[in-house]
Amino acid sequence: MNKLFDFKILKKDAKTKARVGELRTPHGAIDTPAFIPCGTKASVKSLTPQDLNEIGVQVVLGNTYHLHLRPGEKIVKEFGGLGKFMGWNGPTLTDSGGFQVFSLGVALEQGVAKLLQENDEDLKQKPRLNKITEEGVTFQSHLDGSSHILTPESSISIQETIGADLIVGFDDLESPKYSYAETKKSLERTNRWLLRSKKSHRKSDQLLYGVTHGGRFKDLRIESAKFADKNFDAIALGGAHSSKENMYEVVKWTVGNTDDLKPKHMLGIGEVDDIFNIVSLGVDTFDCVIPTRMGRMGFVFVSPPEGNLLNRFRIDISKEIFAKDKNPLDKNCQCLVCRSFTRGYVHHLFRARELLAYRLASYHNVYFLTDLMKKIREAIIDNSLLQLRNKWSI
RNA sequence: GCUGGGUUCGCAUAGCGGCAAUUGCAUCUGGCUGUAGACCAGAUGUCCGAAAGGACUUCGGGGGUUCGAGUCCCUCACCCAGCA
Repeated sequence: MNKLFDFKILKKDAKTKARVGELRTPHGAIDTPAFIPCGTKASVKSLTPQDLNEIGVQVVLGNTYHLHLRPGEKIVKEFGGLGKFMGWNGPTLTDSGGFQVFSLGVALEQGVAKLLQENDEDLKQKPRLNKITEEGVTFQSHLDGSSHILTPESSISIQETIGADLIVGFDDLESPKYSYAETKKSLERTNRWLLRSKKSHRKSDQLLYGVTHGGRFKDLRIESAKFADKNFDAIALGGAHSSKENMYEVVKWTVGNTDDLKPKHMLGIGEVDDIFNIVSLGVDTFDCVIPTRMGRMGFVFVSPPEGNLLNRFRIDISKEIFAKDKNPLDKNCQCLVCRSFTRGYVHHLFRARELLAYRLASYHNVYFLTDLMKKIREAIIDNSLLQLRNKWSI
């Protein structure tokens, strides 16, 4: 890791592999474990940077594929890079477009998400919008149908132009339904692409994460972890899983085969139980669309005892039962929304499709996860992580 | 009073002899983990069934024509428009 970046572990939990750390970047330091909200198109949907500051967000994620299509990385650069463009002073992270290799490809084709759910009926299968070759991936733009090629080299070049502090190597995300042979083939392609990503990465003010893959298979996951550890200063855990249990095992295999001192990022995971489990296994940062997407769909997070594993710590505020509810969204939450508005009001906003509905729910949900991370950091320092985790394990 | 138009499942609509009946909204139920997502899928006359499916009752009221009527005819009620 060059001198513009530094990752320090400040405190290790006594009973788990959780740690409190500090990841220093050119745009400021990040206290870890941290939650990173997704601002795919240079906007954390419905929230301003001022909101994010109020909430305590430390770092924001943007997306290479989306920003390349619109407005184009050159425009972002003209405004001074992703942070300046969106009016955000803190650190930023861009995903490589690797997820869109999956979400606009095999995910459509097979009607799957990256985490297979038990008793899950498959989604509707649709034609894929991209085509994968050894060179890279040709996308048919979901905006206008035009054709765009993303390769490891172009993904890195675009990310360098966008100018986030933390960037990710270009990867091929496997389907959770792939056989062992298919998964192995995909992992090998990812590894070749990661080496090409590394080779083309020139800028020293960006920290490049290597991504681990290997689906649900132990030996592939270990191979992937060792490969990423050998070639990169920072590790992003990616890929598909057959279940939550499998995902936690995968994290264990991966963390166990990478350098403890390197920062570890969990790509695209953010349910409460996942965060507790994966922090406890030694992962430092998480990004996820859940708080903003769920927020827009009318789900707001609630803490124990109302929130629990069964309801996945959320209620559907648009349901009739909340129409006359004068409580805040979450009784234990100190966010601006919970201090100012009732459930009944937010319920009304969703029924009326008022724009404020999406904003209030997103604000609360991002606050909820950001605050949970803060509590987790404090608990690790106090040696009380297990007690905190037990409170959230009902 | 005359002439014309209309009355369909909460609201709004389609339907022009084979219909438990179109579509939109609304409502309900599911789903969403590196954002093709302010979205998507299903349900919404009643009853039986896990389902396939079956039974019953429906298109303002009444009557008629027809194997068969939301659809055609007569009549009544109400609404709208134009003319008195």
